Parts: sequence; structure tokens; C-alpha cells
Amino acid sequence: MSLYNQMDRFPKIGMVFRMPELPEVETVVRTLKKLVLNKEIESVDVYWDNIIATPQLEAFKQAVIGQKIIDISRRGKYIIFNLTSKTLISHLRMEGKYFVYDNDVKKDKHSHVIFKFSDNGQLHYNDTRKFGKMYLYDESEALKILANVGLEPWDKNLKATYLKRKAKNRRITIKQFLLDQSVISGIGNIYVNEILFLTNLHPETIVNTISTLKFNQIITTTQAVLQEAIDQGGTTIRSYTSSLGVSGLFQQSLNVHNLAGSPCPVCSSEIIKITVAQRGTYLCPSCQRKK
DNA sequence: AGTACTACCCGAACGC
DNA sequence: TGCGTTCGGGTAGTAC
Repeated sequence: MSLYNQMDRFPKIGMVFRMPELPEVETVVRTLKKLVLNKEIESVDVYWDNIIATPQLEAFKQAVIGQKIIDISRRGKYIIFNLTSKTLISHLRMEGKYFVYDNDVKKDKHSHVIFKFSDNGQLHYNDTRKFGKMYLYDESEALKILANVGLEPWDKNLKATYLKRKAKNRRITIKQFLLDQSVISGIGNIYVNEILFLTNLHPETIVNTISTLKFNQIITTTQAVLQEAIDQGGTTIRSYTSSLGVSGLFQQSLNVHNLAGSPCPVCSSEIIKITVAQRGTYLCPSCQRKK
């Protein structure tokens, strides 16, 4: 399949992330920092109440008005907006995305929260599936909640011994374990499939049977896979920052995800799709044998 | 405590 | 301009 055809699978409006995991969220954060830092929120319009998880809608609106965006960062898959005296946390879930505009525009059908800035610019939260959530906290409260998120993939405390301890006495599969955001934060369904392929692990391997050596391999592979994706996002983002501020994952760089029926890039066996914990799971049955 | 299941959503894909 | 059904996926909540 040509590159052109692959690009064509993305939605019509620019290149937009589907299933944003850590690298995509990181790219969104970097882009937003370029576009909306230091802007003051003059008003906010909410078109789908359930996006606002906390506090109650009216309290959320009242608290956010007049706040300035001081900093934007990321923790796992959470986007953190440090406002003047509040912390706005945003999770994109499946298809959440942000559009930035210089002027007033007619909103897209799927834009559900619109922040209007004092300089007439706007930040639109757009989410086809309406799965995403926003949380507004006092700073101390936000820190408390974020402390419960698992280790970042590059945290110096992320070691095989840590994973061994977390896996002890647990009977879940390695796939479920790596998707557990309280262990490592940021891995989603696409990259977990890739990480397990690159480490030659069957996704249904029971996690407490995994060796220290293998956990070390998982850590280095996770870091490499996520870093590569961030780097790709970083290279594609430049041409889009002026318009929508979004970018796409280059799916042609994936080895197994969404590639059932294709040959394994290592051994040419046919990649299969199975279901693990109700998630679509792609693997090479030859490279990833069940132990 | 750990595990499993479900709700939340709706566009795409599929079956007829 | 076909219509009805099924699927998927991250996290929170619930049940055991």
C-alpha cells in the first residue's frame, strides 16, 4: 500500500490522531504550548456536559473564566493546563483533539467545549465519540490525583525490580499489565501490541511468570517505541501548527497492529488477531509463542 | 486485593 | 440517499 493511500485513511480535516497514546498526547502538548500559552480565557461554551467530569458545569465555567494558561504539560495520557490559580486536566480518551483558531469560527459538529480567549483566539475541544473528560482542580488537589498515575516510561524508578514487585501474585496477562496506567502510564492498545511483538512475548503470558531479564527488555523497548513515535510526531507537526495544530501517527511504521493477514516483518508468518481482555490484539504466532 | 464486566459514545464496517 | 446490527476502545465504576 502506498504512503498516499495510508494517509487517506485519516479524517478529512488535516491529520488527526486516533487513539492518542503517550506520544500523540506529547505532540499535542508541544503544539498547544506554541499556540495558546499565556492566553487568557474570557469565556467557555460547553455543548456536551458529560465532557466536564468535575466540578459541576456551572462551577467549572465560573472557575475557568479569567484564568490565564501559564503552562501546559503531560502526565501519562493526561494533558495538564496550569492556569493562574487552577489546574485543568484533559484526557482525550479515544478521539479527543484540540483545534486552535485565531478568530471566531463556526464550530464543527463534534466540538464540545470552546474556550474563547481575550485576544479573540479560540481553543476547541473536539471529540467524535464524546469519550474525553476534563477535570478542574485546585493545584494541590491536582498534584494529589496525578501522584496516583503510574511511572512515566523514562522515570529513573522504572526498573525490572519495580515491575517484578507490581506483578507479584498477579494472574493477569502481560498485555493487561502494560495497559494498567497505575503501573506504567502512557501505553495504549496500539503500542502494547508493538512492544509485545518486539520483545517476543505472547500477549497472554501470565505476568508473574516473566523474568527480570524480560522486564528489562520490556522497559528498553517501551522507551524506544514511544520515543520513536514522539520523534515522528515532532517531525510531522511543523507543517500543521499554523492551522489545526494536530498531527498523525505514521501507521506504516507499525509491525503488527491492525495488520492481521499480513506477513510478519521478521519471519513472514501470517499476523493474527485475537481478543485479550476485550481488546483487539495482533501478534505473530511464530515470533510470540506461548510459553 | 485482585479480577472481570459494563457503561459511556457513535462512525465505520458489515450483513442482507 | 438502504437499513439495521455489530464493533471498538480508555477509564471509571460496580460486583464478586
